[in-house]
Amino acid sequence: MTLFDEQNDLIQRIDQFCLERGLPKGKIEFRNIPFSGEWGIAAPLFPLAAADPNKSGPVPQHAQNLAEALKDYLGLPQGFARSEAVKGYLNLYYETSQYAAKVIDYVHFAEHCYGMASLSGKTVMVEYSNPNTHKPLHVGHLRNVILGSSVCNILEANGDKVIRANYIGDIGLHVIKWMCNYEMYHAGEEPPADIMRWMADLYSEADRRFQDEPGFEEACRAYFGRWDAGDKDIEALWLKTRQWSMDGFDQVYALLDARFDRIYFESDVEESGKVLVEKILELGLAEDGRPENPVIIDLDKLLGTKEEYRVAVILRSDGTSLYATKELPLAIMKFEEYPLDQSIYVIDVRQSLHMKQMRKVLELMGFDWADKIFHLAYEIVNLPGNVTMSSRDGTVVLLDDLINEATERALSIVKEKNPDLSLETQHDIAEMVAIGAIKYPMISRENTKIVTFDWDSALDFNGQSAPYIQYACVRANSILKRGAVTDTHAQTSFDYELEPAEVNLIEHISRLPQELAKAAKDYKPSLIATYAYDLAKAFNDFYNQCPVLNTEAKIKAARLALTSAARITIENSLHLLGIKAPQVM
RNA sequence: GUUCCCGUGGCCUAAUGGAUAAGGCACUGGCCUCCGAAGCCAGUCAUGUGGGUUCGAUUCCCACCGGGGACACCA
Repeated sequence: MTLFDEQNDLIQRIDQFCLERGLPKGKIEFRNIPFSGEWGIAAPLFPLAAADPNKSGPVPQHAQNLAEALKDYLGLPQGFARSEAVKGYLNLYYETSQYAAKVIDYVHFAEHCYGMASLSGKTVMVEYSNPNTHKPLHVGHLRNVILGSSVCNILEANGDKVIRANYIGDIGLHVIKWMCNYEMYHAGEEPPADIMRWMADLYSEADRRFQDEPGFEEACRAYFGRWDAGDKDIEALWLKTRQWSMDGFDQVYALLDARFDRIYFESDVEESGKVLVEKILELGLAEDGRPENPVIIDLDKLLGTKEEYRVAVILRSDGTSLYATKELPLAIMKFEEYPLDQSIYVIDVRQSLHMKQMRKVLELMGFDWADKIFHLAYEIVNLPGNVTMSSRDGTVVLLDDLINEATERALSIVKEKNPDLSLETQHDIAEMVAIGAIKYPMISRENTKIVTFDWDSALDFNGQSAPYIQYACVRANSILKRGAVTDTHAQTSFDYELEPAEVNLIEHISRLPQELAKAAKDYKPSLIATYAYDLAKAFNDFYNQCPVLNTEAKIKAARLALTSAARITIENSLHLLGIKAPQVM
């Protein structure tokens, strides 16, 4: 049971029409008719007119002629109330009541699966988040997590088997600094409930000492030497503190509704990376400049390109590993562990060249799956005045602070509007609203556009925002509670003249499957974000113009069903974005 | 120097090459004895410049202007 069967039938009959007239097939595609109120699909005849070997006169006029001929040829297809040929388009208007019932019944049949596609058989890994342990998360990390987890939701809903992967930076100078500071000034301390906050505070303390405090840098260096020599005490501390960090991340992931199936640690691939470098040298791809110079792969020289792939540095001159050293074995490990049809990396746009180099190196090494690697690049989050977030300059907004502030603000509104609810419920609702409000601006714009963070708009719960969409849900829910709807699986009958707002809402509801398919194809949660808002707006229009409870019985029944279908569809859309829909707010 | 991304009302954003370029914020004025005003209604204002492809360009191509990023031992 699907929604748009009649389009396939139509296309077949149109092909027949083309065949009979010696016209090329496949030039006709249907789209929604723009200005709603009346509801239907439209096909522009221009491509067919342009391709007609027998055309005479200008294309627009010929398109109009063809539209009229096609209209007569098709007659009035099943399920449509009327057809017209206008301005070179063939417009087919649905038999509204009949189609409305079909959509609404289908939504109730599918419920939380409405909009989702059947299994594709594809296995896709999405690597995202990729935080460094011992360091705080800031608003820049937020975009990655939200984009990544939303893409996962969308691909999964579209039928792919999705493996959510997280690559954790658990080694490096930042870890040494943190542990050295901990041993010198906080030995024996245990993290409190708010682990992230505590880890972050200690990190900035360590960072400050590293900059300002005489002797601390030297202490770190000595500490690093011990670490390098395999000091067991340091290793034990490292494992313990790393886990604290991971626990802190998990708290944030739980709040953001992000999860992972496979965790990779940087420390896991460091040694295999060095081994791999030797293999690349044996293959004759790399040049060994040690001890003076690093090990490099001169891709432009190998490929005969010019300033395109540049030079990839894969091992430091002192033999220690680099980013690229570890990325290569990790990429291989992924394909060894899973039968991947695609390996997606959600990483910011500044790493585009590195990703391009890595793909090419793997290809040169003979891995035929190299072309299955896809860099899902997104732009960074800036501060007003085009200020890049940098912990060194103190220009970061910590995720913790943002979530706390937003939740507090939402809580005061919830308390005002729902004074009778328990404190716990009020807090849960405030959290759903706050997290939604924070997430929405991060996914509602194109991946390639810079997000400028400012507190005012981040904490604005009005206008095009998650709370607006959630509010539509709450209103629908409120009506359904009062309407005492029990059997949503009953057949709906729209046996009356539908208001334009109703038609518009049903039209929006019917669009979720195609919106999801598009979002999955292009990895664009922003399409769903826009759609969810438009849908909520359509519901609000309906809400304002069409009384549900205070109207005659048959209209009431239909509108209750419509309200219920709208709620399901809004909830499903929000779910794709990782935003929760509260019952009340 | 090479290369990638961005340029739409005062600000932020939307629009598989298709019909009258769609919203939000801000501003002004209305709407709670009527399903929840985190809402609704009304009003002013826009595709950087110049070419090209096309029946048709915000969308594709070229050049330029403006902003940002990347380009050998950070990740």
